[in-house]
Amino acid sequence: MKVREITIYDLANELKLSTATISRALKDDPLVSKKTRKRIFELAEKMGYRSNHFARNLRSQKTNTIGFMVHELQSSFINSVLAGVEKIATAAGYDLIIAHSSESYDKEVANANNLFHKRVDGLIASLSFDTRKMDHFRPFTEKSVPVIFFDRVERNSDYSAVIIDNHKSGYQAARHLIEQGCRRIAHVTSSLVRNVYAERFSGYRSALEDYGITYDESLLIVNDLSEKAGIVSAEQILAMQPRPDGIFITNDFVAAACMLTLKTHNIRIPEDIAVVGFNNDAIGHLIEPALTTINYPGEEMGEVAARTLIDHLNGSSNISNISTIIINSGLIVRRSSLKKGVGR
Amino acid sequence: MKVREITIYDLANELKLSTATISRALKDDPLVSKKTRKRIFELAEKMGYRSNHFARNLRSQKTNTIGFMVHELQSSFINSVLAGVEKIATAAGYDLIIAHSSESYDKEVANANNLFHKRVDGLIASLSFDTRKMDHFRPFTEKSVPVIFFDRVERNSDYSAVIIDNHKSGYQAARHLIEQGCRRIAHVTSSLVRNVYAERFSGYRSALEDYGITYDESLLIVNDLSEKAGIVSAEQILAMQPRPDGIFITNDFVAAACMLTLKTHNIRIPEDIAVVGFNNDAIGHLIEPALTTINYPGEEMGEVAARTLIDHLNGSSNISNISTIIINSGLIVRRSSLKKGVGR
DNA sequence: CTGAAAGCGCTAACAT
DNA sequence: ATGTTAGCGCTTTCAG
Repeated sequence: MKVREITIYDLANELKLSTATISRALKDDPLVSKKTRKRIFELAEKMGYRSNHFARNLRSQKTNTIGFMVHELQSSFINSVLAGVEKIATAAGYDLIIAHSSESYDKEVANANNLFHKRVDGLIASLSFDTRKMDHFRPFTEKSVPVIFFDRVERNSDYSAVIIDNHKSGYQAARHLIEQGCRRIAHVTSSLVRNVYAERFSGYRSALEDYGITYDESLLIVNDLSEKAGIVSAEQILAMQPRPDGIFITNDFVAAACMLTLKTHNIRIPEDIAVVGFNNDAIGHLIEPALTTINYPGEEMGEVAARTLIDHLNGSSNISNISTIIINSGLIVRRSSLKKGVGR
Repeated sequence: MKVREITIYDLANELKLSTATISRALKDDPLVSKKTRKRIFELAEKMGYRSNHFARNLRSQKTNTIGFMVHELQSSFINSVLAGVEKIATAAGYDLIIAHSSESYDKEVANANNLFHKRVDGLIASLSFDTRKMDHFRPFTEKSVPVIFFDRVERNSDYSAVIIDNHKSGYQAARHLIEQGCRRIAHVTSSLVRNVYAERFSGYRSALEDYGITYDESLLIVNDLSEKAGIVSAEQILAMQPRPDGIFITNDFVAAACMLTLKTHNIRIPEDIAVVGFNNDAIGHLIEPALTTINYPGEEMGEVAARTLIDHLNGSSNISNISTIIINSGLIVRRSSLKKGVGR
């Protein structure tokens, strides 16, 4: 059924050359004369030659593959990171194997093992909600397979990471609300075990403290990042006595669901309750009022992570010198938080 | 730097067995006695053996890889398809190589070549906007590599396809608007070269015809699927004389942007203009009014496409018997279109 | 049930 | 500038 593939032997025979020359020419090795190279390429094209990656990889012990391991694929943030990674990786001739854990630690471990067995040359990963142990990444380090984390990382580890300053971002979000006159600021977030949420939370607390507002634990809502979470949070907030006058939600999508629920209960945003989200998802400026948020440049993060990893694989830099790369983030003010002044 | 890998030779030496036996045992070949197999597995585990996929693939001429080729990755529809494909593929032990063309025909051709050279065992693809020629898929068919299309397909080809009934969906959308009392229904869509948009358009026209409404070409707006397209379309619609009383937009995201723009111009939705979108993106019920739309079950489509492909690769079914699989879709009525009656 | 041995297609040292 | 040659690690006949 399948037609036999053309190999470099066929090309060599046809041109009365050795396979070595063919192999070199195909890699643009300057050792081969321009003329022979041209002949080889022409014949390869004519005969429909396609190189065998498996033979090549088997020989060269490189897979030219990067693993991309995340907690969720259906997230606009993760997708922009993926787009960035894919762009850089493809340009550099690397394939991607994508694995997602659906926020399950066990699946994350299984995925890590799988990618390890598939011998990815490097790994780009973001941890699931409650990953604490990092043992499943040990095999990589033991075999000197570089690993770089982004977004959700384990701060007390030796792995390289690409992140934003979550503490600062949380601080900015809360400070902005305070400056708008909010005094009872609820915080809707996810598992505080995870660095990103923990740090945004601590930024929020720092801001409160700096402005002389006592932290009130009853204003903290921890949930997952589903649409339902947004709705439930809104209901919880509506039930609070006295009612908050501001909310800092660590996810735009959740914020959108939350806002909608509040509005159906006749809460005016931002007049009654001001809202700040996180991520700068497209949804933020399609809802009303437009959502103030923290810009979280996923695509850039992906590009930086991929570039760093590939530079390491090339040998043009060494990842073990790099602890953390912090990408710029920042507050984007829109109408959902503007109790004072005007905005779009 | 890298530690040498354990191979089946190491296992064979250690256990005084041949590599053949090791190889068989590792594949659960019943020819190997339970006892030897157990010893082999234990040692493999103990020594940290991991199989070399390249050697295996080189030998067995199978890559266990499926190509996934799409026009865009940053789309919630495509992502749900991907999620479905990934689920099935992973479960069946296949890797995915993902390539996207950013709606460029040239890039699509390049990606097809690349995936072909990487020797994917099969291909799942959705075409870019203006792909007409299908020559870049010929190499696959020539080598009997199965290809299955979804969503954007070329109807006049022999390739298998997983789609929804776009004509019917377009008809339903338009009919619903008509039933709500709309008489001037604008249609915002994308390149009519592409089957999906062409068929939704023809469905829209059929509905108009069936209800005795003359088709008015000036109500047709063709654009890309960007946020900007939504805004521009809204402006065009506002400029129309007389103004439309309904819009059928073939994409929820574009619809959201369009609605927002209309609203800033004090158009009431649905009272002044009723709106129906397409895709059932999450954004649809987070905006106000909630968007009536066509449910387009991406995840299921991905699952069906992947399963069909893998069944073919297994030999448990033959893809060349399958022309088209049509997945159920249907109208979801929300408030954006309800001129009469009540909805959420 | 197990073993011997050939070879998948390519690369890279070494040789010329 | 080109050729020779020895494997990379595995699977799979064929032979016991």
